[in-house]
Amino acid sequence: MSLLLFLIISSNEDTNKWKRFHRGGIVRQPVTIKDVAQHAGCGVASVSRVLNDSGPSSADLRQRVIAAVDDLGFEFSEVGRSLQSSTTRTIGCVVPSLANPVYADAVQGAQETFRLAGYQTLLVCTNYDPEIETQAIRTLTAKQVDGFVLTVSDALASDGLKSIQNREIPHCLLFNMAPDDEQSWSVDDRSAAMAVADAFVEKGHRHVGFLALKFKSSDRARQRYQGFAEGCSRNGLKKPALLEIDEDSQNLTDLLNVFLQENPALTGIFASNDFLALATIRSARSLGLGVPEDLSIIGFDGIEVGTMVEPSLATIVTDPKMMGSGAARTVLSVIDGTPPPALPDPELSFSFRAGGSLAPPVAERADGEKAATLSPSNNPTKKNAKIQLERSK
Amino acid sequence: MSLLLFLIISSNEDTNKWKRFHRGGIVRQPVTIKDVAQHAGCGVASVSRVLNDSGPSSADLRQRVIAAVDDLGFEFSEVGRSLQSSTTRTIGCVVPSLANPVYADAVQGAQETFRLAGYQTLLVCTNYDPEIETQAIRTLTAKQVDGFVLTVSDALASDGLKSIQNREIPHCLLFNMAPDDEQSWSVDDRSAAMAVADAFVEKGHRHVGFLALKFKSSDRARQRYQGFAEGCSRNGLKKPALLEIDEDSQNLTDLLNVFLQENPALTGIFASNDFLALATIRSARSLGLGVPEDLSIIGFDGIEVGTMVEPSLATIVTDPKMMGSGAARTVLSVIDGTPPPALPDPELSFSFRAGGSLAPPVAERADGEKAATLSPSNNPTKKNAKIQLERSK
DNA sequence: GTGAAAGCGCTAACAT
DNA sequence: ATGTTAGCGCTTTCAC
Repeated sequence: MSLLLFLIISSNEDTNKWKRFHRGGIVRQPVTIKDVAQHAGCGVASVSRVLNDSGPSSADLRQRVIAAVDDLGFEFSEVGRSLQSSTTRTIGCVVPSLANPVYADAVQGAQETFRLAGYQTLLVCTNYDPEIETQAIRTLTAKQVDGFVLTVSDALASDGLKSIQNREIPHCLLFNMAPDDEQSWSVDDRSAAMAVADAFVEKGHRHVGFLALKFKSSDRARQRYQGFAEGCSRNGLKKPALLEIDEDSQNLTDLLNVFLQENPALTGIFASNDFLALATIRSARSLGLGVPEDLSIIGFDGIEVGTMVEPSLATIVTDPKMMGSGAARTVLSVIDGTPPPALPDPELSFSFRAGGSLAPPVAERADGEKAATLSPSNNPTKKNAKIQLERSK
Repeated sequence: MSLLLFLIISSNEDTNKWKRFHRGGIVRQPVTIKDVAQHAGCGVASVSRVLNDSGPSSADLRQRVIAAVDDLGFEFSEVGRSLQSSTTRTIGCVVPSLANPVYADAVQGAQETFRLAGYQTLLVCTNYDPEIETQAIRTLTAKQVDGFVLTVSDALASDGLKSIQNREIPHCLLFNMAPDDEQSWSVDDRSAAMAVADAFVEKGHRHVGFLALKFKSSDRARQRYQGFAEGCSRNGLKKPALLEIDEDSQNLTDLLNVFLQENPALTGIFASNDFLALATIRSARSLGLGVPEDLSIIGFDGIEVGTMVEPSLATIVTDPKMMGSGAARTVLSVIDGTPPPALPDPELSFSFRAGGSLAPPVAERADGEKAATLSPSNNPTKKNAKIQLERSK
């Protein structure tokens, strides 16, 4: 009898409310501004006014509202607010990958800047896939993000970017050279690549090559190649040999071997990023080539670990975190209608860092016959032999 | 006259609508379901039914709605939907930092899994700051995220985590050992650290130390120390010496120097992550110590670059991407009320990778006097001297 | 098969 | 100073 009574009583209001918030066996935060108003014995507008300090209110009212709030543990629903204000305080951030520390740092910089300004960051990694890129931008747009920071695969051809432009959503590119009147925070890839060419020439190299991963899907790599080629030509070198890799660099060693055979005069390689440069060093070694004696390597990005390896990696140093943060500030300025932050001088957006991986060529590199005929595994260099020993001990 | 007419006409409805969407000089997507309904000459409910395939509709109606939709370029507002459905299809993801590739990879894995399931990821990096952590969780909760994946600084004491538990929001920990009945994807830090102790012992080391960054704010580091200590004790070694670093490792060399002087018998160091291990190798070298001859180093995480350095880094290999993806799947299963994915066997959540940085101790390490009296800069080892030369050339 | 209307949580205009 | 109400974009009864 009493059980029945309980059921009747509890079913008139409470359970209805609860039920609505049950999903997957989970009960969600059910207390709304209306509950607070009721609890405080006032209208919802008063609660809003008190909590947002957006209008007059008596001390007494404030008291009651505050009390009700922490009585009930109330917190505003941003969803309700967003609908009302058509502002979400959320920014879409689209980058190719976080595996590359350049993007990871940039994202962290942007996220930090946005957070400080009261914005949250909605992150998408596209894996260099233009389709995912487009889809992500569509979804983020539907979520009504207030702005975008993005690295697109092709700034001139990106459908997603176009739709952002059409809708005139505040945005800023990152690591994409800006087409037309687009805003962008980016390394001046061409100038930097030219500096690499200069560095090679200064050491006395005459035959150099360019090595890129995802050449097709990365306009950065293409810009770098262009700049490198121009830098070479300026210095009277012929066009650099180009080796592009599509897949993950498992078979880099083999590809490199073929590449070096095809270009026997090569004494220096510019890799389009530091990871690739490091991998190239490793591959060169397992082909029996010394770095830098037989082959000099220059990377790009300036990731920290480049200073930890032996020999240290010669590279272009950039500041991805600053780039991310800058792009964020640009977006915020567009949103607020305030003047945009000054872009860093393109010429100062990078610097060359010398390193042990770059040295004068000892002589014309002996062509690849040695490396070609021997497979790395059963023909370790002396160094490798030592490691093998240590490992098997 | 015609101009006036134009003004009058355009001001009656359109401009009102436009105005509402102007912010910072920007006009936002104004077309709503109501516009579509009007354009198609039907009620909003019909539009909703057609587009969501959530009820009956005549072929004719469908036709008109579709036409209207791509006539107007309509897209649903997720905000409206969220308010109505109290579901946002958004997940909060909280990690300490993206500078550490372990988290970057994990985030990417989680984000990918969520994206495939139709969820977006709201990312926050806390910089290991518990206050930011708490604040972030509060904000994300207000944004009504449907779930959380998080690495907290202290799983037992995190206010943010508590509030998530109270509100019963679906969530899964990442890289935190699960307290009580919490779900968590994590490396078994203690077992892994014990394996490190075993590896040292196997090579004949008798005196080893533990090196950690942010020991206080990382329960991971503490777990690893605990396990390492236990592993040592099991093998009859005395408690490992502990060196904790708070700041960024600029002065690691000096700290290491002091540490080694205080523990002259030390022949091996277990660093709580690979970056730290790499930095330690560098510091040891600039103190004139050979790795592994004078000092063996073992890292933790198994980041790729550890295989690229010379000597390669002995370390515990983990699979952060899989961890992130697993945590994501766990959250999704809670949301959907489906059975959770099987956790990987804790014992198999890591593996030991041998490397050149670990070798038998040549002898009791000569104590620090050499290193102590000489500052690294003016007393480079031969190797360093060579680099210096190359750099200044 | 279709439309009108209520209501999700909130803010702002408008009463009082 | 404070309460009432309309409406943000959407889904979902509930009539017809």
